[in-house]
Amino acid sequence: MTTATKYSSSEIYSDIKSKLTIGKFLQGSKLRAERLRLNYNCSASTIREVMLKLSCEGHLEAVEQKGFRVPMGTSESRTDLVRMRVLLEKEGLKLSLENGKLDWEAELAASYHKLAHIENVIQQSGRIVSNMLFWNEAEYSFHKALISACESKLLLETHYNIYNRFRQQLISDDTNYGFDIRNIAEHKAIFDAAIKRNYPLCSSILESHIDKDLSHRSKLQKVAAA
Amino acid sequence: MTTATKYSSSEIYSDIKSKLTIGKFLQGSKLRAERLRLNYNCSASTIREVMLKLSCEGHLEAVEQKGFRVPMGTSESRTDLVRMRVLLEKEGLKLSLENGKLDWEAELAASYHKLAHIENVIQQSGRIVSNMLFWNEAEYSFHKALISACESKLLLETHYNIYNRFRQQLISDDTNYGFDIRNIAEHKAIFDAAIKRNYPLCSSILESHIDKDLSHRSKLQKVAAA
DNA sequence: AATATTCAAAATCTCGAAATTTTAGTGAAA
DNA sequence: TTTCACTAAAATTTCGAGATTTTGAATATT
Repeated sequence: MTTATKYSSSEIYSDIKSKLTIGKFLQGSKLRAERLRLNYNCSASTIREVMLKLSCEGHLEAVEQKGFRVPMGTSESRTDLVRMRVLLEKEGLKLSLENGKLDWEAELAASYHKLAHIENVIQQSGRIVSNMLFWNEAEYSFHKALISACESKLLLETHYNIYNRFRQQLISDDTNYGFDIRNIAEHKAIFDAAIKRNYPLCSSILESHIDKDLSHRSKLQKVAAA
Repeated sequence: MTTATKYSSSEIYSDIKSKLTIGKFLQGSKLRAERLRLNYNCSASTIREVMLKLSCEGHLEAVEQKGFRVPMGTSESRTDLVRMRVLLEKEGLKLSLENGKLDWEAELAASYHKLAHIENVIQQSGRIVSNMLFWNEAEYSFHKALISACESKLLLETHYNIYNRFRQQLISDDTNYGFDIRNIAEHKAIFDAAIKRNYPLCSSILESHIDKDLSHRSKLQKVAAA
Protein backbone atom coordinates (compact mmCIF):
# COMPACT_ATOMS: atom_id res chain seq x y z
CA MET A 1 0.00 0.00 0.00
CA THR A 2 1.27 3.45 -0.86
CA THR A 3 0.89 6.32 1.57
CA ALA A 4 -0.10 9.51 -0.21
CA THR A 5 2.90 11.60 0.82
CA LYS A 6 2.83 15.20 -0.27
CA TYR A 7 5.87 16.75 -1.93
CA SER A 8 6.66 20.42 -2.38
CA SER A 9 7.72 21.95 -5.65
CA SER A 10 11.36 22.29 -4.61
CA GLU A 11 11.51 18.76 -3.22
CA ILE A 12 10.25 17.37 -6.53
CA TYR A 13 12.77 19.51 -8.39
CA SER A 14 15.69 18.26 -6.28
CA ASP A 15 14.56 14.67 -6.52
CA ILE A 16 14.21 14.60 -10.30
CA LYS A 17 17.44 16.54 -10.79
CA SER A 18 19.36 14.16 -8.57
CA LYS A 19 17.88 11.18 -10.41
CA LEU A 20 18.96 12.76 -13.68
CA THR A 21 22.53 13.42 -12.55
CA ILE A 22 23.07 9.91 -11.27
CA GLY A 23 21.63 8.38 -14.39
CA LYS A 24 18.31 6.97 -13.13
CA PHE A 25 16.55 8.12 -16.29
CA LEU A 26 17.73 6.76 -19.62
CA GLN A 27 19.08 9.26 -22.12
CA GLY A 28 16.52 9.98 -24.81
CA SER A 29 13.63 8.76 -22.68
CA LYS A 30 10.54 10.83 -22.15
CA LEU A 31 9.41 12.11 -18.77
CA ARG A 32 5.64 11.78 -18.71
CA ALA A 33 4.01 14.51 -16.68
CA GLU A 34 0.97 12.43 -15.76
CA ARG A 35 3.10 9.59 -14.39
CA LEU A 36 5.21 11.96 -12.33
CA ARG A 37 2.13 13.81 -11.10
CA LEU A 38 0.77 10.59 -9.61
CA ASN A 39 4.20 9.67 -8.26
CA TYR A 40 4.64 12.92 -6.39
CA ASN A 41 0.96 13.42 -5.65
CA CYS A 42 0.76 16.98 -6.94
CA SER A 43 -0.93 18.91 -9.72
CA ALA A 44 0.04 19.03 -13.38
CA SER A 45 1.15 22.64 -13.04
CA THR A 46 3.64 21.85 -10.31
CA ILE A 47 5.25 19.10 -12.38
CA ARG A 48 5.28 21.37 -15.39
CA GLU A 49 6.98 24.11 -13.40
CA VAL A 50 9.73 21.70 -12.31
CA MET A 51 10.25 20.36 -15.82
CA LEU A 52 10.45 23.86 -17.27
CA LYS A 53 13.13 24.79 -14.79
CA LEU A 54 15.11 21.65 -15.54
CA SER A 55 14.88 22.23 -19.27
CA CYS A 56 15.95 25.83 -18.83
CA GLU A 57 19.07 24.56 -17.07
CA GLY A 58 19.82 22.05 -19.80
CA HIS A 59 18.94 18.93 -17.84
CA LEU A 60 15.93 18.26 -20.02
CA GLU A 61 14.99 19.02 -23.58
CA ALA A 62 11.61 20.70 -24.12
CA VAL A 63 9.79 20.53 -27.42
CA GLU A 64 6.61 22.54 -27.57
CA GLN A 65 3.48 20.40 -27.48
CA LYS A 66 5.63 17.29 -27.29
CA GLY A 67 6.80 17.28 -23.71
CA PHE A 68 10.16 16.75 -22.10
CA ARG A 69 12.98 14.32 -22.82
CA VAL A 70 16.34 13.48 -21.31
CA PRO A 71 18.83 14.86 -23.86
CA MET A 72 20.51 12.19 -25.92
CA GLY A 73 24.22 12.46 -25.25
CA THR A 74 26.42 12.62 -28.29
CA SER A 75 30.16 12.53 -28.64
CA GLU A 76 29.97 16.25 -29.53
CA SER A 77 27.90 17.24 -26.50
CA ARG A 78 30.27 15.39 -24.18
CA THR A 79 33.33 17.04 -25.70
CA ASP A 80 31.55 20.35 -25.35
CA LEU A 81 30.81 19.82 -21.66
CA VAL A 82 34.39 18.76 -20.97
CA ARG A 83 35.83 21.82 -22.70
CA MET A 84 33.46 24.13 -20.88
CA ARG A 85 34.32 22.61 -17.52
CA VAL A 86 38.03 22.97 -18.31
CA LEU A 87 37.58 26.60 -19.32
CA LEU A 88 35.63 27.52 -16.20
CA GLU A 89 37.70 25.53 -13.74
CA LYS A 90 41.02 26.78 -15.13
CA GLU A 91 39.86 30.39 -14.93
CA GLY A 92 38.39 29.88 -11.47
CA LEU A 93 41.56 28.18 -10.30
CA LYS A 94 43.79 30.95 -11.65
CA LEU A 95 41.76 33.58 -9.85
CA SER A 96 41.57 31.54 -6.65
CA LEU A 97 45.34 31.04 -6.58
CA GLU A 98 45.67 34.81 -6.90
CA ASN A 99 42.98 35.83 -4.41
CA GLY A 100 42.57 32.89 -2.03
CA LYS A 101 43.58 33.49 1.57
CA LEU A 102 43.88 31.12 4.51
CA ASP A 103 40.12 30.56 4.66
CA TRP A 104 40.17 29.34 1.09
CA GLU A 105 43.02 26.92 1.82
CA ALA A 106 41.13 25.62 4.84
CA GLU A 107 37.95 25.07 2.82
CA LEU A 108 39.92 23.30 0.12
CA ALA A 109 41.67 21.10 2.68
CA ALA A 110 38.35 20.21 4.30
CA SER A 111 36.69 19.23 1.03
CA TYR A 112 39.78 17.30 -0.08
CA HIS A 113 39.83 15.42 3.20
CA LYS A 114 36.21 14.33 2.84
CA LEU A 115 36.66 13.33 -0.79
CA ALA A 116 39.81 11.33 -0.05
CA HIS A 117 38.02 9.53 2.76
CA ILE A 118 35.06 8.53 0.62
CA GLU A 119 37.28 7.45 -2.26
CA ASN A 120 39.27 5.35 0.15
CA VAL A 121 36.10 3.67 1.42
CA ILE A 122 34.98 2.96 -2.14
CA GLN A 123 38.38 1.55 -3.08
CA GLN A 124 38.47 -0.72 -0.01
CA SER A 125 34.89 -1.93 -0.26
CA GLY A 126 34.30 -1.79 -4.00
CA ARG A 127 30.81 -0.44 -3.24
CA ILE A 128 30.43 2.30 -5.78
CA VAL A 129 26.67 2.46 -6.32
CA SER A 130 25.72 2.70 -2.65
CA ASN A 131 28.28 5.50 -2.13
CA MET A 132 27.34 7.34 -5.35
CA LEU A 133 25.44 10.22 -3.78
CA PHE A 134 28.12 10.88 -1.16
CA TRP A 135 30.93 10.69 -3.68
CA ASN A 136 29.03 12.88 -6.12
CA GLU A 137 28.55 15.53 -3.45
CA ALA A 138 32.17 15.29 -2.27
CA GLU A 139 33.65 15.47 -5.75
CA TYR A 140 31.60 18.55 -6.55
CA SER A 141 32.58 20.17 -3.25
CA PHE A 142 36.25 19.63 -4.01
CA HIS A 143 36.07 21.05 -7.52
CA LYS A 144 33.99 23.93 -6.28
CA ALA A 145 36.43 24.65 -3.47
CA LEU A 146 39.26 24.86 -6.00
CA ILE A 147 37.55 27.78 -7.72
CA SER A 148 35.64 29.23 -4.78
CA ALA A 149 37.99 32.17 -4.21
CA CYS A 150 37.55 33.46 -7.76
CA GLU A 151 35.26 36.22 -6.53
CA SER A 152 32.81 35.70 -9.37
CA LYS A 153 29.30 34.62 -8.48
CA LEU A 154 28.54 34.17 -12.16
CA LEU A 155 31.48 31.85 -12.74
CA LEU A 156 30.46 29.72 -9.76
CA GLU A 157 26.82 29.55 -10.86
CA THR A 158 27.74 28.64 -14.42
CA HIS A 159 30.17 26.02 -13.20
CA TYR A 160 27.55 24.45 -10.96
CA ASN A 161 25.24 24.10 -13.93
CA ILE A 162 27.90 22.74 -16.28
CA TYR A 163 29.27 20.33 -13.68
CA ASN A 164 25.84 18.78 -13.18
CA ARG A 165 25.17 18.52 -16.90
CA PHE A 166 28.60 16.92 -17.26
CA ARG A 167 27.63 14.28 -14.71
CA GLN A 168 24.28 13.65 -16.39
CA GLN A 169 25.89 13.13 -19.80
CA LEU A 170 29.09 11.33 -18.91
CA ILE A 171 28.22 9.25 -15.92
CA SER A 172 26.58 5.88 -16.37
CA ASP A 173 27.24 2.26 -15.48
CA ASP A 174 29.49 2.01 -18.57
CA THR A 175 31.86 4.49 -16.99
CA ASN A 176 31.63 2.98 -13.51
CA TYR A 177 29.56 6.04 -12.55
CA GLY A 178 32.54 8.29 -13.13
CA PHE A 179 34.61 6.59 -10.49
CA ASP A 180 38.13 5.69 -11.57
CA ILE A 181 40.95 4.37 -9.44
CA ARG A 182 43.22 7.05 -10.90
CA ASN A 183 41.01 9.77 -9.39
CA ILE A 184 42.54 9.19 -5.98
CA ALA A 185 46.06 10.09 -7.09
CA GLU A 186 44.82 12.90 -9.33
CA HIS A 187 42.78 14.60 -6.64
CA LYS A 188 45.81 14.47 -4.34
CA ALA A 189 48.09 15.92 -7.02
CA ILE A 190 45.58 18.71 -7.76
CA PHE A 191 45.23 19.50 -4.07
CA ASP A 192 49.00 19.59 -3.46
CA ALA A 193 49.67 21.81 -6.47
CA ALA A 194 46.86 24.18 -5.46
CA ILE A 195 48.21 24.59 -1.94
CA LYS A 196 51.64 25.31 -3.43
CA ARG A 197 49.97 27.93 -5.70
CA ASN A 198 51.55 26.28 -8.70
CA TYR A 199 49.10 27.27 -11.45
CA PRO A 200 50.81 25.67 -14.47
CA LEU A 201 51.11 22.31 -12.74
CA CYS A 202 47.70 22.39 -11.07
CA SER A 203 45.77 23.44 -14.18
CA SER A 204 47.53 20.86 -16.28
CA ILE A 205 46.61 17.99 -13.94
CA LEU A 206 43.10 19.40 -13.59
CA GLU A 207 42.62 19.48 -17.35
CA SER A 208 43.67 15.90 -17.93
CA HIS A 209 41.61 14.84 -14.90
CA ILE A 210 38.43 16.29 -16.37
CA ASP A 211 39.32 15.07 -19.85
CA LYS A 212 39.93 11.52 -18.69
CA ASP A 213 36.30 10.38 -18.77
CA LEU A 214 36.08 11.53 -22.34
CA SER A 215 39.12 9.65 -23.63
CA HIS A 216 37.94 6.63 -21.68
CA ARG A 217 34.57 6.87 -23.37
CA SER A 218 35.90 7.23 -26.89
CA LYS A 219 38.11 4.21 -26.22
CA LEU A 220 34.99 2.28 -25.21
CA GLN A 221 33.20 3.39 -28.34
CA LYS A 222 36.07 2.30 -30.57
CA VAL A 223 36.00 -1.13 -28.95
CA ALA A 224 32.24 -1.33 -29.42
CA ALA A 225 32.54 -0.31 -33.07
CA ALA A 226 35.25 -2.86 -33.83
CA MET B 1 -10.79 51.16 -26.88
CA THR B 2 -8.43 48.23 -26.54
CA THR B 3 -8.73 45.24 -28.80
CA ALA B 4 -8.31 42.02 -26.86
CA THR B 5 -5.31 40.67 -28.77
CA LYS B 6 -4.20 37.21 -27.76
CA TYR B 7 -0.53 36.51 -27.14
CA SER B 8 1.20 33.14 -27.03
CA SER B 9 3.51 32.08 -24.25
CA SER B 10 6.66 32.53 -26.36
CA GLU B 11 5.53 35.93 -27.65
CA ILE B 12 5.04 37.15 -24.10
CA TYR B 13 8.43 35.75 -23.13
CA SER B 14 10.20 37.52 -25.98
CA ASP B 15 8.39 40.77 -25.35
CA ILE B 16 9.19 40.94 -21.64
CA LYS B 17 12.79 39.84 -22.20
CA SER B 18 13.32 42.49 -24.84
CA LYS B 19 11.80 45.12 -22.57
CA LEU B 20 14.17 44.01 -19.83
CA THR B 21 17.27 44.15 -22.01
CA ILE B 22 16.55 47.62 -23.31
CA GLY B 23 15.82 48.92 -19.85
CA LYS B 24 12.03 49.46 -19.98
CA PHE B 25 11.66 48.07 -16.48
CA LEU B 26 13.46 49.82 -13.65
CA GLN B 27 16.04 47.83 -11.74
CA GLY B 28 14.66 46.66 -8.41
CA SER B 29 11.06 47.10 -9.54
CA LYS B 30 8.51 44.35 -9.17
CA LEU B 31 6.74 42.70 -12.07
CA ARG B 32 3.16 42.19 -10.99
CA ALA B 33 1.66 39.05 -12.48
CA GLU B 34 -1.91 40.33 -12.40
CA ARG B 35 -1.04 43.51 -14.29
CA LEU B 36 0.87 41.56 -16.95
CA ARG B 37 -1.93 39.00 -17.20
CA LEU B 38 -4.37 41.74 -18.16
CA ASN B 39 -1.83 43.34 -20.47
CA TYR B 40 -1.22 40.17 -22.46
CA ASN B 41 -4.74 38.83 -22.04
CA CYS B 42 -3.72 35.40 -20.79
CA SER B 43 -3.97 33.30 -17.66
CA ALA B 44 -1.93 33.63 -14.48
CA SER B 45 -0.17 30.33 -15.20
CA THR B 46 1.13 31.52 -18.54
CA ILE B 47 2.61 34.65 -17.00
CA ARG B 48 4.07 32.61 -14.20
CA GLU B 49 5.68 30.22 -16.66
CA VAL B 50 7.32 33.12 -18.50
CA MET B 51 8.57 34.72 -15.30
CA LEU B 52 10.00 31.44 -14.06
CA LYS B 53 11.95 31.02 -17.27
CA LEU B 54 13.26 34.57 -17.09
CA SER B 55 14.33 34.13 -13.49
CA CYS B 56 16.04 30.86 -14.33
CA GLU B 57 18.08 32.72 -16.94
CA GLY B 58 19.03 35.47 -14.51
CA HIS B 59 16.87 38.20 -16.03
CA LEU B 60 14.59 38.27 -13.00
CA GLU B 61 14.97 37.47 -9.34
CA ALA B 62 12.39 35.12 -7.84
CA VAL B 63 11.63 35.04 -4.14
CA GLU B 64 9.19 32.38 -3.07
CA GLN B 65 5.78 33.77 -2.14
CA LYS B 66 6.98 37.28 -2.93
CA GLY B 67 7.02 37.30 -6.70
CA PHE B 68 9.52 38.50 -9.25
CA ARG B 69 11.79 41.56 -9.35
CA VAL B 70 14.24 43.06 -11.78
CA PRO B 71 17.64 42.41 -10.16
CA MET B 72 19.21 45.48 -8.64
CA GLY B 73 22.50 46.03 -10.43
CA THR B 74 25.51 46.51 -8.21
CA SER B 75 29.05 47.46 -9.05
CA GLU B 76 30.03 43.84 -8.26
CA SER B 77 27.41 42.29 -10.53
CA ARG B 78 28.45 44.53 -13.41
CA THR B 79 32.13 43.70 -12.97
CA ASP B 80 31.16 40.05 -12.87
CA LEU B 81 29.21 40.26 -16.12
CA VAL B 82 32.04 42.10 -17.84
CA ARG B 83 34.61 39.53 -16.75
CA MET B 84 32.40 36.65 -17.83
CA ARG B 85 31.82 38.21 -21.24
CA VAL B 86 35.55 38.76 -21.65
CA LEU B 87 36.32 35.16 -20.69
CA LEU B 88 33.76 33.70 -23.08
CA GLU B 89 34.45 36.02 -25.99
CA LYS B 90 38.23 35.63 -25.76
CA GLU B 91 37.93 31.85 -25.72
CA GLY B 92 35.39 31.87 -28.54
CA LEU B 93 37.56 34.22 -30.56
CA LYS B 94 40.67 32.10 -30.09
CA LEU B 95 38.84 28.99 -31.26
CA SER B 96 37.20 30.82 -34.16
CA LEU B 97 40.53 32.18 -35.38
CA GLU B 98 41.82 28.60 -35.32
CA ASN B 99 38.80 26.89 -36.88
CA GLY B 100 37.00 29.56 -38.91
CA LYS B 101 36.95 29.06 -42.65
CA LEU B 102 35.77 31.33 -45.45
CA ASP B 103 32.13 30.99 -44.42
CA TRP B 104 32.99 32.33 -40.99
CA GLU B 105 34.83 35.31 -42.48
CA ALA B 106 31.85 36.03 -44.71
CA GLU B 107 29.41 35.87 -41.79
CA LEU B 108 31.66 38.17 -39.77
CA ALA B 109 31.97 40.62 -42.66
CA ALA B 110 28.20 40.64 -43.14
CA SER B 111 27.45 41.34 -39.50
CA TYR B 112 30.19 43.96 -39.31
CA HIS B 113 28.79 45.68 -42.37
CA LYS B 114 25.30 45.91 -40.87
CA LEU B 115 26.61 47.13 -37.55
CA ALA B 116 28.83 49.78 -39.13
CA HIS B 117 25.88 51.00 -41.19
CA ILE B 118 23.59 51.37 -38.20
CA GLU B 119 26.26 53.04 -36.11
CA ASN B 120 26.86 55.47 -38.95
CA VAL B 121 23.15 56.29 -39.10
CA ILE B 122 23.06 56.87 -35.36
CA GLN B 123 26.16 59.04 -35.45
CA GLN B 124 24.75 61.15 -38.30
CA SER B 125 21.25 61.50 -36.92
CA GLY B 126 21.89 61.35 -33.19
CA ARG B 127 18.75 59.21 -32.90
CA ILE B 128 19.83 56.53 -30.46
CA VAL B 129 16.58 55.54 -28.81
CA SER B 130 14.63 54.93 -32.00
CA ASN B 131 17.46 52.79 -33.36
CA MET B 132 18.03 50.94 -30.11
CA LEU B 133 16.46 47.62 -31.12
CA PHE B 134 18.29 47.52 -34.46
CA TRP B 135 21.60 48.46 -32.91
CA ASN B 136 21.12 45.97 -30.08
CA GLU B 137 20.48 43.19 -32.57
CA ALA B 138 23.39 44.23 -34.79
CA GLU B 139 25.88 44.53 -31.97
CA TYR B 140 24.96 41.09 -30.67
CA SER B 141 25.21 39.61 -34.17
CA PHE B 142 28.70 41.03 -34.57
CA HIS B 143 29.96 39.75 -31.23
CA LYS B 144 28.32 36.41 -31.87
CA ALA B 145 29.88 36.18 -35.32
CA LEU B 146 33.32 36.73 -33.81
CA ILE B 147 32.97 33.56 -31.75
CA SER B 148 30.62 31.60 -34.01
CA ALA B 149 33.30 29.26 -35.39
CA CYS B 150 34.29 28.05 -31.92
CA GLU B 151 32.44 24.79 -32.49
CA SER B 152 30.96 24.83 -29.00
CA LYS B 153 27.20 25.02 -28.72
CA LEU B 154 27.55 25.42 -24.97
CA LEU B 155 29.89 28.39 -25.25
CA LEU B 156 27.51 30.11 -27.67
CA GLU B 157 24.45 29.46 -25.49
CA THR B 158 26.20 30.68 -22.37
CA HIS B 159 27.47 33.74 -24.19
CA TYR B 160 23.98 34.58 -25.43
CA ASN B 161 22.70 34.50 -21.88
CA ILE B 162 25.55 36.53 -20.42
CA TYR B 163 25.43 39.10 -23.23
CA ASN B 164 21.75 39.77 -22.59
CA ARG B 165 22.23 40.03 -18.84
CA PHE B 166 25.13 42.39 -19.51
CA ARG B 167 22.81 44.61 -21.53
CA GLN B 168 20.11 44.52 -18.89
CA GLN B 169 22.53 45.54 -16.14
CA LEU B 170 24.77 48.00 -17.90
CA ILE B 171 22.56 49.69 -20.39
CA SER B 172 20.40 52.62 -19.37
CA ASP B 173 19.90 56.22 -20.29
CA ASP B 174 22.86 57.10 -18.04
CA THR B 175 25.15 55.21 -20.35
CA ASN B 176 23.51 56.47 -23.53
CA TYR B 177 22.01 52.98 -23.91
CA GLY B 178 25.47 51.51 -24.37
CA PHE B 179 26.18 53.56 -27.45
CA ASP B 180 29.52 55.32 -27.47
CA ILE B 181 31.16 57.17 -30.34
CA ARG B 182 34.33 55.15 -29.73
CA ASN B 183 32.44 51.95 -30.59
CA ILE B 184 32.67 52.72 -34.28
CA ALA B 185 36.47 52.73 -34.34
CA GLU B 186 36.67 49.79 -31.93
CA HIS B 187 34.36 47.56 -33.91
CA LYS B 188 36.40 48.29 -37.03
CA ALA B 189 39.68 47.52 -35.25
CA ILE B 190 38.26 44.27 -33.87
CA PHE B 191 36.96 43.27 -37.30
CA ASP B 192 40.26 44.04 -39.05
CA ALA B 193 42.34 42.16 -36.48
CA ALA B 194 39.98 39.17 -36.65
CA ILE B 195 40.23 38.93 -40.43
CA LYS B 196 44.04 39.09 -40.10
CA ARG B 197 43.78 36.25 -37.54
CA ASN B 198 45.79 38.34 -35.10
CA TYR B 199 44.64 36.90 -31.78
CA PRO B 200 46.78 38.97 -29.39
CA LEU B 201 45.73 42.25 -30.99
CA CYS B 202 42.09 41.32 -31.52
CA SER B 203 41.53 39.95 -28.02
CA SER B 204 43.20 42.96 -26.46
CA ILE B 205 40.94 45.44 -28.28
CA LEU B 206 37.94 43.23 -27.59
CA GLU B 207 38.68 43.18 -23.87
CA SER B 208 38.98 46.94 -23.51
CA HIS B 209 35.91 47.37 -25.72
CA ILE B 210 33.77 45.27 -23.37
CA ASP B 211 35.38 46.78 -20.31
CA LYS B 212 34.75 50.32 -21.48
CA ASP B 213 31.17 50.57 -20.26
CA LEU B 214 32.32 49.57 -16.83
CA SER B 215 35.07 52.16 -16.47
CA HIS B 216 32.68 54.74 -17.87
CA ARG B 217 30.14 53.76 -15.23
CA SER B 218 32.54 53.89 -12.30
CA LYS B 219 33.68 57.30 -13.54
CA LEU B 220 30.05 58.44 -13.49
CA GLN B 221 29.61 57.08 -9.99
CA LYS B 222 32.70 58.89 -8.74
CA VAL B 223 31.35 62.13 -10.18
CA ALA B 224 27.99 61.50 -8.54
CA ALA B 225 29.63 60.73 -5.21
CA ALA B 226 31.81 63.83 -5.30
C1' DA C 1 5.98 60.20 18.95
C1' DA C 2 7.34 55.59 18.19
C1' DT C 3 6.31 50.90 18.21
C1' DA C 4 2.84 46.85 18.05
C1' DT C 5 -1.28 44.75 16.65
C1' DT C 6 -5.14 43.90 13.84
C1' DC C 7 -7.47 43.15 9.78
C1' DA C 8 -8.86 43.77 5.05
C1' DA C 9 -7.10 44.11 0.40
C1' DA C 10 -3.95 42.38 -2.88
C1' DA C 11 -0.79 39.23 -4.57
C1' DT C 12 1.14 34.59 -5.12
C1' DC C 13 0.77 29.69 -5.47
C1' DT C 14 -1.75 25.39 -6.14
C1' DC C 15 -5.23 22.85 -8.02
C1' DG C 16 -8.24 20.07 -11.20
C1' DA C 17 -10.62 20.37 -15.28
C1' DA C 18 -11.33 22.05 -20.12
C1' DA C 19 -9.27 22.83 -24.61
C1' DT C 20 -5.88 21.77 -27.84
C1' DT C 21 -2.52 18.91 -29.98
C1' DT C 22 -0.08 14.69 -30.70
C1' DT C 23 0.15 9.78 -30.94
C1' DA C 24 -1.24 5.27 -32.23
C1' DG C 25 -4.22 1.93 -34.07
C1' DT C 26 -7.62 0.50 -37.53
C1' DG C 27 -9.13 -0.05 -41.97
C1' DA C 28 -9.64 1.33 -46.87
C1' DA C 29 -7.47 2.19 -51.32
C1' DA C 30 -3.63 1.89 -54.58
C1' DT D 1 2.38 -5.00 -49.20
C1' DT D 2 2.53 -0.20 -48.79
C1' DT D 3 0.42 4.20 -48.24
C1' DC D 4 -2.98 7.18 -46.83
C1' DA D 5 -6.93 8.78 -44.20
C1' DC D 6 -9.68 8.56 -40.30
C1' DT D 7 -10.67 8.01 -35.41
C1' DA D 8 -10.10 7.24 -30.62
C1' DA D 9 -6.97 7.52 -26.82
C1' DA D 10 -3.37 9.88 -24.51
C1' DA D 11 -0.57 13.67 -23.57
C1' DT D 12 0.39 18.60 -23.29
C1' DT D 13 -0.95 23.29 -22.56
C1' DT D 14 -4.05 26.77 -20.99
C1' DC D 15 -7.45 28.33 -18.03
C1' DG D 16 -9.96 30.45 -14.03
C1' DA D 17 -11.05 29.85 -9.44
C1' DG D 18 -9.90 28.69 -4.66
C1' DA D 19 -6.41 28.47 -0.89
C1' DT D 20 -2.54 30.52 1.17
C1' DT D 21 0.55 34.18 2.10
C1' DT D 22 2.10 38.88 2.02
C1' DT D 23 1.33 43.77 2.22
C1' DG D 24 -0.10 48.07 4.06
C1' DA D 25 -3.09 51.07 6.33
C1' DA D 26 -5.72 52.00 10.47
C1' DT D 27 -5.99 51.47 15.25
C1' DA D 28 -4.23 50.56 19.75
C1' DT D 29 -0.35 50.48 23.10
C1' DT D 30 3.97 51.89 25.34
